[in-house]
Amino acid sequence: MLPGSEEKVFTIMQRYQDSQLYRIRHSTAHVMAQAVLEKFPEAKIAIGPPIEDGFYYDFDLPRPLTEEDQVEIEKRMREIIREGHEFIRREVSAKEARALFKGQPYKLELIDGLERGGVDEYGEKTDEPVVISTYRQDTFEDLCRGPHVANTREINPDAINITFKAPAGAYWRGDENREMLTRIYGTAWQTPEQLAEYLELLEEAKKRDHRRIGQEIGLFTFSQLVGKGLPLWKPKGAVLRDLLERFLRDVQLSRGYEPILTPHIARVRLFETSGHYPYYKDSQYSPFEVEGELFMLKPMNCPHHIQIYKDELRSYRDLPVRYAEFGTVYRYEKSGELHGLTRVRGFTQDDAHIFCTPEQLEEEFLKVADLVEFILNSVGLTDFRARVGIRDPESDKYVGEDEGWEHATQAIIACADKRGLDYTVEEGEAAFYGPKLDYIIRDALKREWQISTIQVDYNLPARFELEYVGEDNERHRPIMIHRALYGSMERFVAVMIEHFAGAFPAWLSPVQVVMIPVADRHLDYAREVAAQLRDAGLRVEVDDSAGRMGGKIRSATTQKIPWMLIVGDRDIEKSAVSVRLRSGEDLGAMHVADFITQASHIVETKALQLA
RNA sequence: GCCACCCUAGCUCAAUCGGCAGAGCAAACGCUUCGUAAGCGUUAGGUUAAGGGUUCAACUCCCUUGGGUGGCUCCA
Repeated sequence: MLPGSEEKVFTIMQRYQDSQLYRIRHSTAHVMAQAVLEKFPEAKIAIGPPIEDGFYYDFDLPRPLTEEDQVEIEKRMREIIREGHEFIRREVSAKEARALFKGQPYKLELIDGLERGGVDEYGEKTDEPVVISTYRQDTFEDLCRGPHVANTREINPDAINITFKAPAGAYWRGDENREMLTRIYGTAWQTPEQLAEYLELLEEAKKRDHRRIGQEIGLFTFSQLVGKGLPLWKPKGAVLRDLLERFLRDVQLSRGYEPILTPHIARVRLFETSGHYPYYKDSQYSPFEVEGELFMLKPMNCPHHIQIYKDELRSYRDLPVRYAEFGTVYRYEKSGELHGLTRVRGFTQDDAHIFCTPEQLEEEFLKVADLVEFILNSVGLTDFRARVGIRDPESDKYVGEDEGWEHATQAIIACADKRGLDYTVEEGEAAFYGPKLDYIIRDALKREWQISTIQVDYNLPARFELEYVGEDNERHRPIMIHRALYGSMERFVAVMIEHFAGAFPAWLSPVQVVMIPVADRHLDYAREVAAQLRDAGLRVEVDDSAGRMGGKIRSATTQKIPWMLIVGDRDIEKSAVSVRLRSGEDLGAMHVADFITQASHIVETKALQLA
C-alpha cells in the first residue's frame, strides 16, 4: 500500500547513516562523553546519537552545566581528538555488558532492552536480531551499534563546536514522566569552513527571527496582562494580515467558496458529538457554565460549519458545498511550548469545509490542491513539497471505521499522484478523523514549515449524520474535505517575516512608500504627491519628523519600506520624485505619474522584485 | 508542564567583590534646511518584572509568583 516515496525518505536517511559525516558526529559524541566523564566522574551517561547538523549526548550531571564548563569540555575534546585514539569495536554478551556498565543505570536499562530484543539502544524498534556491541576510544567505552571513524584523527578538531547552543533539558527516552537529563548539543563538520558556514546560517536565522523583526517594524506585540500566547496585532501587522486574508477571500469567491461566520464558543455537547472533546481534552480549555449548560472555547471550526450544512436538506444538485471562514480557535498549549507567533493559544485559521459526494471527491480534492499551489506561489513561497499523513497503526487516537480511512487514504494518494506531487507518506501524521495531504514549504534559509493542509474525512459526516438526497431520491452520506491554505494566520505571518526577513513584496508591505523631503520647504510637495499616490491605491506615509534626509532614509530602510521617494527643488521643478529602493538602489528621478504606473503594476502583479 | 538560563527607561544594553542606577536609540522642545543609511543641543523618562527574606547596606545573595529564552514533551 505504501508507494515508492517512503522508500525515498528511507534512502536519504540511509545515505546519511552511511556517510563519513555521520561517523564523525557519532564519534565526536563519544569523545564529548569521555570529556564530560573526566570532568564529572559521577555523571551518568544516557545516549548520544548523531542528528541533523550535529549530535547530542544526554547526561545525568551532579550540577547544572555552565558556559565555562562547556568551554572546558570542548577544549578537552580537541585534545582527545588530537591524541589520535582508535575506535575499537567488540561484541559482548548481556552479562559482560552489565558488568562493564555497572553503576550506569541508563546503560543497564538499554542492555535490558537489547537483551529482550526488538529494540535498539535508542529505543527504536528493529526487526533484526540485536547484537550487543561496544566502541572504545582512549579510556571511554560506550554501548553502541556504531558506526564510527577508525581513529579520532578523522575528526577535524577545528570543525567541532559544543558551545554554540546552551545545554538543554531532555527527558530520558523522551518520556515526560521519566528523569530529566542534561543534553549537550554539538555540531561537527569535515572542515572549519563548513562549521563557519553553519554558524553563519544560525546567525542569519537569528536576524530573521520573526519576534525580533515583528518588534522592529511594529507588526505585533504581547502583553503580560492579556496573557502569554495571545498576540496583539498592531496596525501594520493588521494591515499585512488583512491583505493576506483579502487576497484569499477574493480567490475563494471566484472558486465557488461561500463565506460563513461562526461564534468562538459552543456547547460542550457539540464537541462531544464531533469527538474532539474526549480525544483532545488535554489541549482544550476548561468548559464554563452558562445557565446550567456547559460551554467551551472552540478548538476547531468544523463542528460549527457542519451545523450550517445541517440547517438545510441538501440535494446532490447543491453539492459540493464549500464553506470558508477565517475562524479563530483556542487551544491549550503548555507554557513551555509557546513560541512567538508560531505556537500560540488563540489563532485564526483560514478554514474551509467542502461537503461533496463520493463521485466528486477526487475532483474537489484536486481543485483544492490547485488552489493551495496557486496561493503559495502567489505569496512567494515557491519551494514546497507534500506529505501524506496516514494513521499510526499502533495508536488508538483515531475515530471511525477502517473502511473510511482506507478510502480516504487511497483517494489522497491517487490525487497526489495525479498532480505529480513530490510527496512522502508518513505514519502518525493523520488528523484524528482522517488522513491528510500537507504542504511543507522551504523558506529562504531552507527551513521547512508545514503550511497548507487538505484532509479527507468520512468520520465527522457519520458522527453528525450528515445527508444529502441523491438522484435516486435516497439519503446518502457526503464526504468532507477540511482544508487550510495559510494554516494559521499567526504562524503564516511568522513564516513570511522570516522568509522575507521583513522585506515583504510590495503588495504585502504595510507601508509601501515613504515620502522624504530634502528640506522642510518641500513638505507641501511631498504631501501633494502622497495624496496622488494614495488616490492610486498605494499605502504611503510622509516623513515629516525633525531629522535630516539621511536619517529618514536610514529609518525607512530599517523599516523595510519598499520605495523611498526623495523630493527636493529639482523634483518639484519637473513634477518628479527621486526613487530609492530599500535595497539601497537609486533609480533616479522619474515623473510622479510614471512612478505610479510602475509601482501600481508591481503591486497588482504581486511581483517579488521592486524594479 | 519539565530542565537550564534571563528580566534594569518605550527599544537595545552598562553598572568590578553587596556600597550614590547609567549610555545609545526613540520621545518632547529648540537650533539647523541640508540631495541618497544616523546634523547639533536641551529636557523628560526608573518602586531595577512583582512580592517576601538575609544584611548597616540588595540591580547584585535566597525564596515565591509573573513574563521571556534555549531545549524536552506536545502540536487535532
